[in-house]
Amino acid sequence: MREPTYFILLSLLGGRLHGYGIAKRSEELSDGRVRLAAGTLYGALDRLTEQGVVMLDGEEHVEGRKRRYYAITESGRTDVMAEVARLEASIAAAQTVITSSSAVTS
Amino acid sequence: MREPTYFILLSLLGGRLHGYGIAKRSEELSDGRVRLAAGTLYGALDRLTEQGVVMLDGEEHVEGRKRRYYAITESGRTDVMAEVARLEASIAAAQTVITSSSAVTS
DNA sequence: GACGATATATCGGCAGCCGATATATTATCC
DNA sequence: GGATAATATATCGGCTGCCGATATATCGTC
Repeated sequence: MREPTYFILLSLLGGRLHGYGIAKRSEELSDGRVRLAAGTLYGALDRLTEQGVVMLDGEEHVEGRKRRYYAITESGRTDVMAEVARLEASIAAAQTVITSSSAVTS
Repeated sequence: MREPTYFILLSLLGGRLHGYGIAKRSEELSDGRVRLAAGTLYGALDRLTEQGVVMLDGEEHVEGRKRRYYAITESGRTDVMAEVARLEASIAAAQTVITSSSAVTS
């Protein structure tokens, strides 16, 4: 799973959001690092919907603007959790290498 | 940075290795999860060499088989460390969401 | 009227990974 | 002797996913 997708799912863990809301939430969660490009965001939402990772959860019109809400599915929850575990394993691998190599190298 | 690239650099943090050795080391570091496909491995090594992230560090012939050794550069070290920090930030973001949403949702 | 924020949609290009295929040597098993 | 697996590298085509650009539309601010 790539970072943009990861933050989209992470954003939805807190409850349903519309596309633009997801982008804002992702930026917030990443301290401004992850800024989802439009093509990335809407492309990902279509893809993830088709995969059953997220689902469309209502459309609204607020102040003349259309909003499409999305919610994460159970399958999606499982996926993010697996991804978190993978990230943790990746960090653990780094710690293994760094501790042992710094002892040898220096 | 994608996972295969990450594990290639991680493998080299412990010292120079040849391509196949990198693949074995990555598998080891990831408890068997990351198994670098040949196309990924040698493609990445060429790319990373061109980018100055790794460098060719000698060729040997051991028991009739050619071995091309690679070493990580300072630039490469900086990159992996930045990547570790990014992974940590991603996990921190997940923790933020999970703790607050589980308090709200339940 | 111009600009920025809100909001979605689409398209073309690019990077990186993957599977398949190829080649060559050595060791093991039948 | 022949098949298979491990060691070791190389290349190619296809796919996925991201990104920048472009487009459209509304609202508020300057």
